[in-house]
Amino acid sequence: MTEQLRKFFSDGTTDEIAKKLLGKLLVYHSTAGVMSGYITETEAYLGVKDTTAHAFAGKRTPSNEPLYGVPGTVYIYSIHSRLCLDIATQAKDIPEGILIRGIQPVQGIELMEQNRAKHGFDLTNGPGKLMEALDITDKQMNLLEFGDTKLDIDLAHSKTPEKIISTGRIGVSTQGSWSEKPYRFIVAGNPYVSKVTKRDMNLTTYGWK
DNA sequence: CGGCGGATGAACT
DNA sequence: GTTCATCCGCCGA
Repeated sequence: MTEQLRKFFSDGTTDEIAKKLLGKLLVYHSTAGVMSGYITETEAYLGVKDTTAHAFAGKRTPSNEPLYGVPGTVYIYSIHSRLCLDIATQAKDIPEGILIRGIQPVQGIELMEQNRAKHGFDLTNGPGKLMEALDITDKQMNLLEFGDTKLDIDLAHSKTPEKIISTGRIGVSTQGSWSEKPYRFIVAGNPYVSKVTKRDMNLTTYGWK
């Protein structure tokens, strides 16, 4: 991984990094071709003190080991028979991370439509959905770093959100105050975001400047 | 178009 | 056996 990327994933707090990640280009070099999309929705998980995080209270197992890796480590995990994509943030052994929950397709849209057998905003407006669209079906890239595997974050080709909205995180246990903390970040008006209503979509600008 | 419940499988206890 | 950082389709308005 480049020095610039490593710095990106360790400068500032994890919730700040999650916000900065909106609009950056996620790139996947699959054997079938290149697919990419602008990141539209993220969630920050703040490690050992965060009751909703996989590494809460220092929990460490083979599955969540990538969270303990260097900034920019790929963390793929399965949940309800789906896969989700995380990026480890902060220095090695600090188990914080960011879940990528939505992307707006840029390259390889036809490939994604084949992989998902869906089209339109349903293609990539959820963490499990975007993994199916990219056709990532196993955890082989775990512990590798963005830029050193088929996955990359392109900081140069990015868009700037007009407005960022923060909400509570989706699908986490409703017990405890951490579930209500505003650590989910979305590009306001972008249609490739989970649980967004048609009324809230801005189909002219998609929420970018 | 929003709310709700069932499917589903890996990982941990 | 239980627990999920999910998705989809059905149903009612």
